[in-house]
Amino acid sequence: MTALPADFYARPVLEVAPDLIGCTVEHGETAGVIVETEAYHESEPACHAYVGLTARTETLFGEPGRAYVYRSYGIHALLNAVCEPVGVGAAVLIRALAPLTGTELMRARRGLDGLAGHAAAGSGSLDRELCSGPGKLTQALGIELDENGTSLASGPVRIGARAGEWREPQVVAGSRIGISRAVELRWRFCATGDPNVSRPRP
DNA sequence: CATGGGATTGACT
DNA sequence: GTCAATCCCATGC
Repeated sequence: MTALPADFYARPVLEVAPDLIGCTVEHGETAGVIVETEAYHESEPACHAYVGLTARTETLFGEPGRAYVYRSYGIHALLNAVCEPVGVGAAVLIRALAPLTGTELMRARRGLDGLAGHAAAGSGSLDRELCSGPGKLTQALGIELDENGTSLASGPVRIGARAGEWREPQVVAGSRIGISRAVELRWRFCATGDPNVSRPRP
């Protein structure tokens, strides 16, 4: 896998977010293709960086091309790619993946291994429960809070360029999910028709 | 120092 | 459709 260089992320977050659709996320023995992202920028109130530089947002304002991982609702770890130059708080939330490798391990981490007995007809439909949400994919890949701030080019979590069938994905924009402010911005990007995109589908 | 609110998910009515 | 689980940290006293 060819990891994306830091300058890929040192651009406007609204360019990076759709460009990440079709790229590959890899962590240990598990990997998947990004099929859904959302952009966040310090200029709008849904972004954590809106409040300015704090202990929580330090990573967001730091070097582009690093992972911003935080805990949501006390339960889930959410994975973001930090964008734009140092000093600008912006990131792309990785919301869903198409599972690529290590699906057995993903099933085990997600607590779905017991259902594999449905096998023949069911394995394909089970796969779409593995990474079809921002909290689900970090659980499936085993990404934890201590990976906050690590490099997406050379760290434990790596993002690679588009390849093969994902060279020219069709991308559709929609409204971001699960936020209460700046809901009018259509800063959510999904691979058209992919079954791993979380609900509601645009 | 106490409080409240999430960039969610899964279970239940 | 509703609702609780559960932790980090920003904010306010």
